[in-house]
Amino acid sequence: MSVRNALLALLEQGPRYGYQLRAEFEHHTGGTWPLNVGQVYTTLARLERDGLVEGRGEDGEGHVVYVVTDAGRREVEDWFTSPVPRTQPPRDELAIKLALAVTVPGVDVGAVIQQQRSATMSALQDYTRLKRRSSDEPPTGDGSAELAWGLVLDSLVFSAEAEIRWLDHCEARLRRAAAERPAVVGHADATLPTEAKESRR
Amino acid sequence: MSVRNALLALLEQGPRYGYQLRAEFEHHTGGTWPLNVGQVYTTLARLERDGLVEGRGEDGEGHVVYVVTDAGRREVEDWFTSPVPRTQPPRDELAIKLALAVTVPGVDVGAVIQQQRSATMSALQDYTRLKRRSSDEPPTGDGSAELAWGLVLDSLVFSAEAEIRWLDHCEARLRRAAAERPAVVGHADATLPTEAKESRR
DNA sequence: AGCCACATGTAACAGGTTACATGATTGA
DNA sequence: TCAATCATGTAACCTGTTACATGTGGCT
Repeated sequence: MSVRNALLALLEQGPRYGYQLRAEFEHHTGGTWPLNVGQVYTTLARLERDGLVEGRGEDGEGHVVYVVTDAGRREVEDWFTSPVPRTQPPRDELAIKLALAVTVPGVDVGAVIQQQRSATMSALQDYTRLKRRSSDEPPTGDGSAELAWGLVLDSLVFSAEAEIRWLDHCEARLRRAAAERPAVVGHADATLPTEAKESRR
Repeated sequence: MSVRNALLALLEQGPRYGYQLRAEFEHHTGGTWPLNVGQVYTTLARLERDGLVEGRGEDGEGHVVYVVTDAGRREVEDWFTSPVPRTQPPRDELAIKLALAVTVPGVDVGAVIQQQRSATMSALQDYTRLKRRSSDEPPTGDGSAELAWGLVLDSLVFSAEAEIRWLDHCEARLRRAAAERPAVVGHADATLPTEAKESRR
């Protein structure tokens, strides 16, 4: 849904054509989430199918230009005036992974946590390096795109930090659990599954 | 990919059938991410297509039971021994939304932030309420499922807190930007787009 | 008899992603 | 001339999700 809404929002600023939309999207997000050109066109086709945009050929230079319809404008407004739903949060792969790692025997949970933390920390370094680099460049236009991509970068930093904090928290909790019920953590007698134990239900 | 890997990991503990897999998945994650039964079967079919599991009929009670293959075991190990990639982080809808909100004229960015913060804070309250409730229940089995879902819940809490912190940070940064370049924030002369200004490329 | 939970599926579709085909223009 | 970029698309595929059909067994 992100791409769809983003393209719609960009189109509300005025008529755009496909290639241009990709460039603007990546400019706003600083290339954080590269957007395949093909997806722009498929998404535009779906937006047109749903009556949210209209495609017009020729903008003077032969570009296939799209304009947003009234329904599309309503959609954008809905998007901006309603919060991103947290009622059913998107499945967090890392959380699922750890949740299963503590249950499946033969998995070294500590190692999973450590490797993830180091990966996330190196990502964090990349982010701060990018931040330093981007603060040097002079703004183009009114600078709102630079502001936008600065915020995106901050969001990545914040969530990476939260992930690291959570990993630390998991480690501590697992140590406590290991002290109380040593069977759960990866012991020598709990390696290699292959065999079912009990189905528990 | 989350569901696929999760089912595979569950199957490594021993043969399981579809309905059972859903129950275990939801038990581990405390119903945080409800899993449609149909998806279990489609996913199992795809896993079998890829040679990661094998379906055997009849486990004594007429259940269609699946077992993991060698290739499947390798896949699970790969999953647990490699970090969740942050090189291309999943598109964050909220970040994209704010990034566009600061650019598209006529959008009250402050309002977007406020509404999101209140939504996230109420989600946070739900989480803490769930935490209190779950700490009362006695553990079933070895308690690893309760541990797992406690960790999942913590992960939701951590990321929600990070989101709120980020929103505060955005507000502060926008205020600073408004002081320097008043044109960016929602002014009276910047309402209702309809017209293209410049394409900036 | 009616209802519910268990259990197995299928069909259709969504959005996202990649790979590919095609052509125009531009600059080395 | 050759390569790169701009530009528009299409086909195929992925996972995820919903809705639906179908049947069994147990409980009231």
